[in-house]
Amino acid sequence: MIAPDDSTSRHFIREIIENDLKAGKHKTVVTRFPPEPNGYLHIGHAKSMCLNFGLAADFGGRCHLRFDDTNPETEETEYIEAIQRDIRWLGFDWGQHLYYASDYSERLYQYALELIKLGKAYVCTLSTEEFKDYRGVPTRPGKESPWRNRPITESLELFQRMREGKEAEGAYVLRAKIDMASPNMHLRDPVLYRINKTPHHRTGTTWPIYPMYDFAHCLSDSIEGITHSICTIEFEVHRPLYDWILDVLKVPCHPQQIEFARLNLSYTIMSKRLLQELVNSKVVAGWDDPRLPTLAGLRRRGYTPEAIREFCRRVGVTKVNSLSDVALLEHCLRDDLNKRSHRVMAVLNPLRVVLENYPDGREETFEALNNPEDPSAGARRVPFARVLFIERDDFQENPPPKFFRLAPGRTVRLRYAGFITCQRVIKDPATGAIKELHCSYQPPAPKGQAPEGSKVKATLHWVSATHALQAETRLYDRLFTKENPADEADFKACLNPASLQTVSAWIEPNVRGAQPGSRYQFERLGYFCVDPDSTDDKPVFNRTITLQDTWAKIQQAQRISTCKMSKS
RNA sequence: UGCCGGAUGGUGUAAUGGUAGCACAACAGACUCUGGAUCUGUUUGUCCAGGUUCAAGUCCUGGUCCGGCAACCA
Repeated sequence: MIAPDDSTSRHFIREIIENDLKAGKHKTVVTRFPPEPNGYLHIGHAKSMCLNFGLAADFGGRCHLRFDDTNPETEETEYIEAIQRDIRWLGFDWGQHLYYASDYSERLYQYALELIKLGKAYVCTLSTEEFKDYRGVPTRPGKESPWRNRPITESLELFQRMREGKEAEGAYVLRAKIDMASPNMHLRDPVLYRINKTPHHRTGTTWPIYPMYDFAHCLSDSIEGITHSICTIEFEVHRPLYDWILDVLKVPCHPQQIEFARLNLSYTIMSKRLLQELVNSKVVAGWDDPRLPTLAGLRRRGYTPEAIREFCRRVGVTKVNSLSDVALLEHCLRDDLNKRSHRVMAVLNPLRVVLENYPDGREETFEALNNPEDPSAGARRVPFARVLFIERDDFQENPPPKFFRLAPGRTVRLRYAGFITCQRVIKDPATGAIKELHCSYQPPAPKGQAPEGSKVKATLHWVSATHALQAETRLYDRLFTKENPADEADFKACLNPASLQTVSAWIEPNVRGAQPGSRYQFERLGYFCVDPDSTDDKPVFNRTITLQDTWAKIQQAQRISTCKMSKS
């Protein structure tokens, strides 16, 4: 159970808002979530959404969804749809407040004209190379453009020509007139508008000029009456420019920009560029590949929105760059899935078991709890017969210490179905490989207690060989072998070759007809989710996450200690 | 060598001058028809050096280290 922990849901941004409200600076809270439609949303965006939508909801305000679509080169309608789908899935709602920066084109253009008239902006004729040269470097001031003092009327005329499409891309830009010697690079007469004739996914060829982020964002915020404009810390150095524009122009309001540290997650990448690269190079199957931290990928993998939101709550909000442990995300996931998933039995790596004393042709069913954590989930019946499959890992001919599953002469419990004792191990005479086990069977006692005097320490999952449904399972592991792949010289060099294993499985027939997205716990194995690739005759299950596996830990510890012993 | 941020256990975070707390991870135990879940316990921390103060993670000074900033991207 996740105990409510108020200490982690309180943070400095909430405090700022509380104080603003208390001081009467605002009557309500208006935030915005401003994705650029040039890629899919990932769990880092989830943190931002939890902040913006969450804070607005907590204070009874509203959160706008605004597409920051001011760059026609990279943006596409596909992304607009995917982004909305993902936000809704995560559980957030923008109501009527869906906006596009591109809808503000005319107003933004008028603001730009205003800026020129105020003598605070000018059209600059410098080429890109010259521009770079004049800008200087952080440690040394830049030089003023020779066009800086171009007459206002000339700038006005040129800017209008730019807008009418009469000028070539790169020929001119509109620049703010601030301070070429500023230690803040963003104040060195930043570009406000550039010419770009690429058709825009929404406005087509109506606009041959596009505002830069710094110009469009603060004004869009102001136009929408945003009170708190929350963004990530790389925009901290942009804040003086955000404020400059809103101070110089006559605008509806002046929102407060507040920065927080973006989310980084161990063993994965969050950069849109790198994600795009994995998708383009077909390293993964698409933006919704279940190994990706995209919301579409996590959804397909079987993550719940609740688990993601709880994770975001628990990592907190600060201005410190950090790398959050993916184990916390996984913990939140297991915690949620444990409470809600129906249990079912499935065998991934089958070992045939023949019950010597169980009549051939006889069948019966045993009642099994759908979810021991939730009595209201009810029960189901699982078919049982003479030939079963158990997990190959659950038998060892020469059991190591602490292995208390099945072994020759040993008795174990079958989940909900009684007990078996291993009598004989049948091997392939040619290879020596274990073919099947012959066991004696003892039906279950009323409460499942072990037979008097026996030392039954394990309970195994099983399926009836004739009744089991064959399915494909996709076993996922982390995509990368390094904690912070983005730090590597070549992030693709640390891809985990075993991040996906496709394995066929035998599943109890109760899952027949399960719809894509349905989640189950395969007892003792992990949580699985029906993939959209499923067909009527062949379901496909994605392994969302394994169960905690104490035995695996013991084994690993044993391996390490034998390794040490052989070394010394 | 410029400017802006930041630094609390392995990780993430809290403590708003007054007992350094929580979660994850790790480890140990209890319980259990999932070696699951649950419960209990243990280990581990204020970047450094000075100063102010009865008292400093918190305030001051100096340093160290880390992140960001030099797209006509966002």
